[in-house]
Amino acid sequence: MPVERPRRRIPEATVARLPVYLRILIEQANEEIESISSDGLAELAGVNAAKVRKDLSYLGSYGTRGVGYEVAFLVYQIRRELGLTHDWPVVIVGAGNLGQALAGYGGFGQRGFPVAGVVDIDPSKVGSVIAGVRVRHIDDLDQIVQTRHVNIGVVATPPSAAQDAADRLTRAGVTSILNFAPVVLAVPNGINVRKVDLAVELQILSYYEQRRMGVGLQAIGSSDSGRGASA
Amino acid sequence: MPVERPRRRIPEATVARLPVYLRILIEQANEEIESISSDGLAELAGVNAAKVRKDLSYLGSYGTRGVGYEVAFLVYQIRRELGLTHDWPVVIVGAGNLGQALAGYGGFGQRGFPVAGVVDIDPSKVGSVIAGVRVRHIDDLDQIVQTRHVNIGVVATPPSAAQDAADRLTRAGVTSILNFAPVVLAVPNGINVRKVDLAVELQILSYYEQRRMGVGLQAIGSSDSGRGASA
DNA sequence: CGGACTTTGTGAACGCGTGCACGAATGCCT
DNA sequence: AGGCATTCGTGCACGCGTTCACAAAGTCCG
Repeated sequence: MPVERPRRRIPEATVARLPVYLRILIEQANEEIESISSDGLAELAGVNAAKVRKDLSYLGSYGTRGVGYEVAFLVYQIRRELGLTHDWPVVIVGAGNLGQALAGYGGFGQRGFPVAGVVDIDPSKVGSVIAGVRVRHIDDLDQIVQTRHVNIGVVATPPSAAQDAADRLTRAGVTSILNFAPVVLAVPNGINVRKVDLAVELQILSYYEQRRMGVGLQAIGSSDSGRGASA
Repeated sequence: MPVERPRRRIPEATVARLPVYLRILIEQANEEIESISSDGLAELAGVNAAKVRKDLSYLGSYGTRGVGYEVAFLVYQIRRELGLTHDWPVVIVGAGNLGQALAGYGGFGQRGFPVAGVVDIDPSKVGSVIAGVRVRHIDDLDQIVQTRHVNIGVVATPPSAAQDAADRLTRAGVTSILNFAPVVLAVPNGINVRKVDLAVELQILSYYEQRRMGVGLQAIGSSDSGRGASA
């Protein structure tokens, strides 16, 4: 029998919102606020209150009717569900513009994702130090992944090198990849890939901008296409 | 009557995939490939062939049965639909780690989103040059937005400054915002906000990693949760 | 101690997106 | 010219996620 029971499966959409709740709850905790209602949390997260309740219900029934949720306890539960009770070291492939920015972005380590290493294939980049981390050659990837028990890899290479980076990562034993290169990665079954494509995001915005023009200024975002708070 | 008829509304999920198709099609065009089937495009995009056909059908019936789609023509149509027939200059707020990386990331300008300006509130950063763009003070935001006809703003500030940045952007007349700060922005109706939160992405990966452990190595990504190619 | 009020938890309806399956259209080969 | 193979376009059913609405459960106050 499992040490921690698996609970019911949590919908992907909910999993994507839990980190947002978590961040807000931590902020609330820092301001000495001890309890919060689904309504309050919904407002801060820019979503519907019913959605908040349903999302949280997947974790279990941890609210108190008539009162709300105890902030600290909820923080603990979400952390546990997201697997944030311990750190997840990440390795960054690509020490270019983006790789450097990611390594230097303090938010990673603070939030439980310390940078276990930065690697690059270009020997001229190897050895330089970025935000306290020395850049190593990509051939050291296996060693870094194994000694530091890395499960998560970040692809921050140029597009042409992204697939090779992903191949090396999976071969080294990484099972989750965060891909910043504008490329569709082919990976073996069981490997989890998430994509962050800046150009795609801008092009989506472009679509709605263009539409706004063409059709004559009717409010497009007024129906709140699922993102952003309403005030 | 509108110069370009609005067509039917395109589902958000489709809008998010069109940029991916576009990138792939451009690559194909560069390799002198003149036509492509929905199956071929689907494989390269890592999605279902039926989905490709349905997505493209929102643009109109531009395929030839028994043959496929003419790559160049499809590129043109998607570009038009996404509003990429002309450039969309963007202004970046925040010249820190991330702001610099974004400004230096060539992919922006190449894909039709030239950096019209980078601004920061910190006088000590003003005047420095990043990737050929001089950092200006945030008080110049209005002037940049107006003279360069900027519709899209990028928030690359620390969390505490993000809401202020968004306020200034909307006040200056920007109607779309790409937000990199881990904050839920409150914006007026009609303003389109898209969020890119690195920590959230990692936490989502963490969830599935943790699950993988707890439940005993049953293949989690095997059902292909909608991302990544199947090889 | 009881009644009014607040807020959670969830069943049920709805809507959207996905994927299947098949008719329609086109090209190719004999 | 006719038949066959290929591929698009789309109606339809299914499943997931969102939202509503309300009973259950708890608090607060007189």
